[in-house]
Amino acid sequence: MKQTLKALIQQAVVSLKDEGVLDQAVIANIVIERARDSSHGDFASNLALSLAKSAKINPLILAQKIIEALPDNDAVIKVEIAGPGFINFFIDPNRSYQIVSQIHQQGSQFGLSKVGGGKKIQVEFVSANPTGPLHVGHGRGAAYGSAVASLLEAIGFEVHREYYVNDAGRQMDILATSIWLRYLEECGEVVVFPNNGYRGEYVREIAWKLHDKVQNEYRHPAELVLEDIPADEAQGGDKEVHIDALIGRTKVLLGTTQYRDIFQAGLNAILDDIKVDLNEFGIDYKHWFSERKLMEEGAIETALNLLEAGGYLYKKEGATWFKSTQLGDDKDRVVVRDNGQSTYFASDIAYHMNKLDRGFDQIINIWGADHHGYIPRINAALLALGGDAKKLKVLLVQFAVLYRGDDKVPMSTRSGEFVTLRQLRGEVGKDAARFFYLMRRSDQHMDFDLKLATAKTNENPVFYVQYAHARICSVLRQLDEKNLERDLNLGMKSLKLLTASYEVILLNSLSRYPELLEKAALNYEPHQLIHYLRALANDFHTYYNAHQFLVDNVSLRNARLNLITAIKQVLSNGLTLLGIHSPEAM
RNA sequence: GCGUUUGUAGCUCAGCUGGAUAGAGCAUCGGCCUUCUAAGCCGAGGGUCGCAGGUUCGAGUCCUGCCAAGCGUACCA
Repeated sequence: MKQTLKALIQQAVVSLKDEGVLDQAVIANIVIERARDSSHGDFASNLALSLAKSAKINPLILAQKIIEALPDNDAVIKVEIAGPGFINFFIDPNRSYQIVSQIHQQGSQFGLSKVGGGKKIQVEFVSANPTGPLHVGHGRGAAYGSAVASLLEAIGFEVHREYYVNDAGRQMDILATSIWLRYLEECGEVVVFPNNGYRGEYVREIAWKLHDKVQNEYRHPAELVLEDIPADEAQGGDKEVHIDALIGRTKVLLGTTQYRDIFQAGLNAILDDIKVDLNEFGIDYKHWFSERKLMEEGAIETALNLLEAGGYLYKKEGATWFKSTQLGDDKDRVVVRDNGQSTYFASDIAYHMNKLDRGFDQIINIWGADHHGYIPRINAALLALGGDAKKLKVLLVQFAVLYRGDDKVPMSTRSGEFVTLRQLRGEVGKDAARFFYLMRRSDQHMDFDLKLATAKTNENPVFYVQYAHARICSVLRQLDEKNLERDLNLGMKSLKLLTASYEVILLNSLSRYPELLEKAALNYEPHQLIHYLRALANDFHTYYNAHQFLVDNVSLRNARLNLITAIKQVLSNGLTLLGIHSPEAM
């Protein structure tokens, strides 16, 4: 309908131009909006207002001229000028009934479109280091990333979901060393656990399993392990220097094979856990991209060589630096540390180069908001490598602060005490977790109230939408129990009987779904869909309380049944996209 | 300090990319179950859209300056 009106106005503008009333240009920005107030009709355009200045015509007069030039159309029954010069369109109510049969015909496909044109978009999200279980912060990224991916898919993009596994690099070495130290404790050695080590209970569990498997085979005396190791932070030293020395010692004492064994045991245990966790949260990745593989293929060297060839690298104080300041960054960045190890940033450059090489039309990274300072340097790297930096879009997700009622839930990664995604799912369930995560704009801080998410009362917004769906299912069950016939065709023929104000509102809400979906997807804003679903559920609940559906009048009954099953379909389509279940009964 | 994000009802947040009288949920108060699920519905109260300027037919939305908060500013990831 919007498109139709747009075309009509376009024609009007063209003819006004021919008459010399309007200058050239201007056609591009014709905006049709849904009227907020029904007294303003169904759709409105502010064209006359926006053109008035450049055309040097009073907006009211211009609006009148546009209306006069407007071609006839069956659907438009009235056009009005209102306020300072808005053009309001009133649509033939009979048109609005079409949406019901359209929804029934298209079913789960209703709302999907092809505006994406099959373009390939990669969405990379979560990508937490496999050094521990996912916590609630990752959960928000997971819910958001998967919702964005689903939305883009729904409007016709070819979406590639990817998790970048940091299975190489220093953090993994710290994990392997942490596991070994816990293993040594298990063997009976007394070691001081490093400040920078991974202290979580899961590290001990991996160490126990290792001990069960190899017994004391990997044991070395604690004195030997700690001999000449620089002091840790707690002893007045530098924790980074300390841990790096410990890693080195671990590698020397264990040798390549044994070290690799521990490293791999840790990686496998944690990555498997993450995979199961995300799968249970309703997320399926197409690709778990391994950083180590990237390194083994020499991609980092290749990337650094390219930067070198472009004159973007220099040496300072033993390290290799990238001149990112030349391309918009605040300061230059280290790519190879003075100890010869390449940085995370170097891997990331290689990874993003790889992404571009794979031919995606767009690349979306979903990052924690604390990484926002990282964006300029990645952009700089892409530019330096001659890539199309515009293809990269970074979406930021703010942290969620957990509350239980009024009390803030303490979270501290350092001590290993944090609420995991798995605990959250266990406490509030997948549906509530996803709904709450998606309820707010992703780039806003959010308070996540565990008590509210678990509440089975009207305080809880999750159930509100699901309840609408379940209620409709219940009506259909009642139909059966009362031995009433359902006649779909009769219902469709009788849709004109749906003239109650609540019914008109619902028809309008339903027809908004496809355009809302498109907008939510293109703006990467799943919360818009949540808000829509809440509003639709609200419209339905109001209708439910105001009117009986299973009435004696067969035509009216079937018309209403067709309307509410259309609502059920849209609720279900929307919830499914967000990875939330649509219950038949509650 | 610099960069960046944010500031809307008592609380948590929307606000359709500059439109018409600023909206929800929760909380508070008052109504609605012998009829399809009351996890629901209806109604009421509650606002200097951080402050001050500016841009224009029109500003919560755009620009500038203050004030306040979060994040970033590593040879960590």
